[in-house]
Amino acid sequence: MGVREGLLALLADGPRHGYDLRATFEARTAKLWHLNSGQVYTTLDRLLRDGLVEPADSDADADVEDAAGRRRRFRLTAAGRRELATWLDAGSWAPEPARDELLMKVLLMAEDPVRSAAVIAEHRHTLLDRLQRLRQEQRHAPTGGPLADHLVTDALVARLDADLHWLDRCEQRLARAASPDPARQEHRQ
Amino acid sequence: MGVREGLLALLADGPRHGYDLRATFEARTAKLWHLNSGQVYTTLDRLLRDGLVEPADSDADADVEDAAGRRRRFRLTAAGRRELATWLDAGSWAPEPARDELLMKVLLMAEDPVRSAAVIAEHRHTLLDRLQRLRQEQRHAPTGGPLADHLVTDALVARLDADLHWLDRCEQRLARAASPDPARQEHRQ
DNA sequence: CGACACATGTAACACGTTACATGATTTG
DNA sequence: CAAATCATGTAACGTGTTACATGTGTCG
Repeated sequence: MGVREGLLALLADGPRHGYDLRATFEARTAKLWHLNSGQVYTTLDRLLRDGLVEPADSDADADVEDAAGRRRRFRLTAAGRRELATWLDAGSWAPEPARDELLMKVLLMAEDPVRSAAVIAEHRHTLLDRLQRLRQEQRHAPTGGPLADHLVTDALVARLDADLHWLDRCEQRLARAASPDPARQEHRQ
Repeated sequence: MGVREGLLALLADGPRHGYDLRATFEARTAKLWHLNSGQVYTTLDRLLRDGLVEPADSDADADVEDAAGRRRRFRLTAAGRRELATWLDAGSWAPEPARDELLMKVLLMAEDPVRSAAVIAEHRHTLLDRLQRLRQEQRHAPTGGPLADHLVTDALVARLDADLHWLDRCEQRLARAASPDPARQEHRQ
């Protein structure tokens, strides 16, 4: 995904202007994704160029006239709404969890037992560390806090947990690959 | 990460040329990441520009002279080696599992109960589907197959599993947020 | 007034991606 | 020879990211 999709998603609630979009974006994502203000406007330009949004000139609302300042508000077009819907569904057939850092590191180092073992050990250590800290947060966080925070924490915990389990499996697989079978241990290039 | 880091990682094993790098890259990553040939060379240029690699003019090896063709081989520089090491360690303090598609979709739609519920349902369905297919692959795959394939499958299964559990928690949280407490159900903006 | 939040924007650069062009070498 | 494979490259486009510039309205 990208800023593009993010802005489309926010605009689904109704017309907004750039400054507002930025603030809302960071609030919704619990600041996991830091948006530079400039990027909002360049992205809005691109969306405008592609006909996914259109300027929402103060229509029905009367009070907007005065207080408007220099705000440029945008709304989704039909095409934009379609694009958003497509994206929301897309996870369905998306075949690419590829760019995962940890996976790539281990894969790329898989031929080198020393380095791969180091990567695994390193990451297990720090992932465990983070997991513990997150679990503490999870316990001490106010139940009534921002929903986004809870969702993010949950997601991170789930991911960390999965990654740690995967690291264990990796170690097994790599160890078995290094000495595949006591039987045919001979010819190795 | 990027192609940049990927190439650095492969070059750690010794000098290689572009065509070779591309093939090795796809082999190591079990084709999860499809590399266009052109990209290899542009990226190599950038690495060269940044002093992370240098041309490996056929040195000691004698046989290279004849068979060389037009191959341009590269090797890591000291700086390149440092960069690689840094990247391999980096997961340690990397604070950004941010760009996760699923997480972002749910977060961005969190205010809209209907849409968020739809996203969750949709994804649960398709993730479950993929998980089953992967588990089948996992069972029927030859034990002696390419290591990369096993590692990738493991990773995907772990991730899918984690995501599914997370979706369950999401649903709970969102439901609770929609009707927070039978007691104070009054003022809602 | 001066500081601060609000609000919009531009320029420059890096990177990923695709499509296409160009030769050399091998092999049927 | 013709076709496939090996091997390198360029051009164009979209996008992400940062740094910086600019102006307005408000409030102590």
